[in-house]
Amino acid sequence: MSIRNPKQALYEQFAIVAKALGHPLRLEMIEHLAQGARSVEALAVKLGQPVANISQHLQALRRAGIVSAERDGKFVHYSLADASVLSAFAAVRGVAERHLAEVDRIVRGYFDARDDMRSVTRDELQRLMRDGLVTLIDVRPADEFALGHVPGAINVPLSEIKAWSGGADTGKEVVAYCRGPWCVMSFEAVAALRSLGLAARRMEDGMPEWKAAGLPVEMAADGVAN
Amino acid sequence: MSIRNPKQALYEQFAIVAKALGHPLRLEMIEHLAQGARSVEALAVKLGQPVANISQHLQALRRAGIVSAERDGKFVHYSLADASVLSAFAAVRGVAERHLAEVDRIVRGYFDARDDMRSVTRDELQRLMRDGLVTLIDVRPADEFALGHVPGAINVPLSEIKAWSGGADTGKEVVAYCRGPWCVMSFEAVAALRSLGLAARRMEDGMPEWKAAGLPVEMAADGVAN
DNA sequence: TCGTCATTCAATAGAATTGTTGAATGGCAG
DNA sequence: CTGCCATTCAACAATTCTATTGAATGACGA
Repeated sequence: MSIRNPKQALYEQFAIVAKALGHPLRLEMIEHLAQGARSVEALAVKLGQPVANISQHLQALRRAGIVSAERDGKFVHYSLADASVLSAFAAVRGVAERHLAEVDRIVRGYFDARDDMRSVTRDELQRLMRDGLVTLIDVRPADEFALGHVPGAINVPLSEIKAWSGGADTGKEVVAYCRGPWCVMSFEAVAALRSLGLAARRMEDGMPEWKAAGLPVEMAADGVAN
Repeated sequence: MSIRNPKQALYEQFAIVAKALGHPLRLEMIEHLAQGARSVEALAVKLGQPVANISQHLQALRRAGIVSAERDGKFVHYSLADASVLSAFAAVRGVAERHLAEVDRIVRGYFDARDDMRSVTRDELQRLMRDGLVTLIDVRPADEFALGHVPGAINVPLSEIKAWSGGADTGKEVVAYCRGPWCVMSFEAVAALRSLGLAARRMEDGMPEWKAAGLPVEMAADGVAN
């Protein structure tokens, strides 16, 4: 607890940030906040957690400088402090991908073989879209889609995949994306589409990465979802 | 604990990595391992910690895929798993720098005013070195210097700064670097040199960042320090 | 001013992490 | 085989983290 040694003091500060990232629920909260600002309750509903619990974790993230809060009437909207948070998340993910056999096992176990899941990069997607070779679907819930999506993408939430696929252009490959590189929804969407006989792949990244790369973002008429 | 939900399972894996980074001592261990491989005892001595404690933390880092171990006789040499660990560390540091007022306070409080400490970038240093305008000193202990240093740098451990400054070329500015961007030794070296009347600045990064950037590294004749 | 509602705080029990101690393991030298 | 040494493991108390509960805060609308 002695703060006399500046070296130690600095490491303690860095550790505060890392520790705040060191909880599954908080990571999930970050991924949701990366889609756009959210009130405490909205987040709680999304994650299926008690409000008090979410509030507490939000405080922890705030103390670590990971999220920032903005009061709006009786709501408090939380959002990521800035893009450096996303790169920290990505870097942590990178270490896990590279060195934790468990990550690989989970992916292989739940999402068919990895080879079949070869994903499309952002650059590749832009080329395919320009040439009109693919149908791009955003499988996130409608409210997240409204807050910003890849230009030209159609919003097809996971639950509507089957219904939508009936009217899909079978001549084009379908590319699906959602919240991030490991967001489960796009894996499931691709699996579902394939079982329905359509050619489908994931986009490697999700909306937050797309936005962070400075690529254009299309928004729904209405601005803010609660 | 239920591993049924793949989404949760993935977040848990990512959290393992972040949690492992969430301890000041482990961060310090990482910074030391970034200088080169070390045995358990060597690390323990460097950090002034009991061997068992270091061993335990090394296990934690190993479980998170952050360090890798290699047995050599009765020694076990630990080193960083790969460069992705350094970028994760850097990203966490970035969040802390940007958003934790405490970090700024520590730096200002202990290392004079920030403006006086304006540091030299790697690119700028290379230019200055090419033109012979600066004297570059590596203020790390000799064993770390031996494992790799910036070409042209002179090894002047912190304790020898004063003695060395006596014979220094007063016509050139001195640039000091050590283990990383916030490594305290180079701050102290610069402060000491200035109080002795020499012009001095820090290099922004340390040896690990220099190496990770793919820049040339000079090594001492002897290879491995224990 | 009063009630309502979103959010935060405080308090609790249960779980996980930390540092320390001393014993166990596994390779080396004689 | 035996003793030695680097490292790891096991077990403990102390601390910290977690989720839950219910009460407190602070802003809005009547």
